Amino acid sequence: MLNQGFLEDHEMGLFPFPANMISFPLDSSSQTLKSLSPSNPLPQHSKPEQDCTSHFQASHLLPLQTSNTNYWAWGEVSELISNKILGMSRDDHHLGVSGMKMKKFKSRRKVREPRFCFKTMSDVDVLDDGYRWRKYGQKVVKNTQHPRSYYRCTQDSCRVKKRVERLAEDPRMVITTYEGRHAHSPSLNEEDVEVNPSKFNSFFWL
DNA sequence: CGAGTTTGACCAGCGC
DNA sequence: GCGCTGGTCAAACTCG
Repeated sequence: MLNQGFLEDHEMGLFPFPANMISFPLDSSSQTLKSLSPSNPLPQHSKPEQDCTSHFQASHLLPLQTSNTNYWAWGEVSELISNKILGMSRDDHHLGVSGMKMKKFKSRRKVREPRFCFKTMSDVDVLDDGYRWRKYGQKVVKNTQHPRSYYRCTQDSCRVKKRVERLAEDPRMVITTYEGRHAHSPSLNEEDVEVNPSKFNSFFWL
């Protein structure tokens, strides 16, 4: 597995970030990934609006300086979308938690948490990002031979989810999509820190 | 026995 | 309205 670190953004919160990751934007209209590769990175000073749909905010652009290349990453401002386009509030979403089942399902896809995705070359599907995840579903998506797995953070009151799938064109690449923000610290236990201190050090890697 | 995984069913959204 | 698809649920199952 590749090395990984964490980036912290005032909007996105803390999220894992492989040191040599390749970042690329989410196309919020089709919910698919736009193609972007190391050989075809975004222009250094391009704004998200120029390359993606207007649902992205410039404030979510996170420059990542690697040894010789600049890559960019940003998340989808789903709450903004829901407020401006769908006219739904944060409270509308939370109604689903205790409300009728129909209401819960209705809110399921209308309002999304902030999302962030990246792809890594890895043999294992699930990257060790310091958090504990519980798998709650698996689905074979159209035009891919590899199933997509759905995970939820095991921490109580934490609603962060992630999807893991392999790239159809290159099965060596794992696409991980995080949805939401962790309301807690990574659940690394003392043993982990002792055995693998580098993992803990990378927590503040930037 | 508890925590996590598997898997078929169900539901909402979307395109036609 | 209908069918397809993605996302989620939850019962059954597995594993430590």
